[in-house]
Amino acid sequence: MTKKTLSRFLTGLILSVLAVSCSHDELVAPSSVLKGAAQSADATASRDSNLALGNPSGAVADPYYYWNYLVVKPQYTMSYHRDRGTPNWVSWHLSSAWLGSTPRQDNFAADNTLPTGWYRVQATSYSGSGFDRGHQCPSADRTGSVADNSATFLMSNMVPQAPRNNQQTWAGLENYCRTLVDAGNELYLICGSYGKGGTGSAGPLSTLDNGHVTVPNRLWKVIVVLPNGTDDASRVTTSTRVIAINTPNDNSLLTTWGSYRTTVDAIEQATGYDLLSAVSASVQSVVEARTDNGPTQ
DNA sequence: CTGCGCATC
DNA sequence: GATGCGCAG
Repeated sequence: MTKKTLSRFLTGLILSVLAVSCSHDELVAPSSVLKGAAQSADATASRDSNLALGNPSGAVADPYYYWNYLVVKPQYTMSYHRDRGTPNWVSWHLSSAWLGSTPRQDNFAADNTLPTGWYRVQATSYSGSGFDRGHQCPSADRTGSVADNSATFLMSNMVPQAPRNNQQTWAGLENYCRTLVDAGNELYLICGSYGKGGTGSAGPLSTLDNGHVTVPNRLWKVIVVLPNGTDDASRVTTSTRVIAINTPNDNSLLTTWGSYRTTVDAIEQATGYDLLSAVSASVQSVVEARTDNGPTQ
């Protein structure tokens, strides 16, 4: 390892640690204010850290790490891959505190906050490909303001997703998640994609937009369900419901999301990530090995 | 930007 | 019928 790469590595390590430790200040500070207000009102939902359960890939906010670049927005946190033109994963918090009456903005747009010189995937980049612009953090999870909803329409929050996978299977799961919120829960969600090549409505494809965007082979999602409360990973126990699904990016997908349930361990093995790393190891070992068998609607 | 299709609740 | 996922012109 050269001196330069060593220094890059150390910088990355430090930034990575900062990204996790600082996220508390950056992301929770404003929510603490909201939480204080909410608690005096009804002691229920608040807006918590979008990265409360950990940074799965040790993503770093340094453009040097173009394959694992940390993007922090008020609405979600992600690891972005410059050369795939998609996020590796997106992490966000969902509670009723994020939900309001803002309608879908439908303002798909390039994410101009990406580093200078990087290719920015355009709103029209997926046109004619047979793949949807599939939200990672869904539009309907961020309806508190026009700014919140618009953030979900940035192309950095999209992956090429087979229409049936997106509009039926995933939409069904997203709807179910919001019913959990309506029932008094808050959710910590992380979803992502990996592999190359999917089958959309126009047949198989491995890249689009002249190779600027990789079509992922599989899409996964992990959902941690907690009753409304304070922002603290220690609330996750061995009895906490954790839903993990892993779906092929294929238009022949079944519409029922429940049949794609798997373990967090299996997703970690497939991706190399460390999910729910902020949860104690003893709890992780239990909840990550378990396949959810709860209700699906 | 408007209009449209499709699936779900 | 309303909502939510998109698309094309």
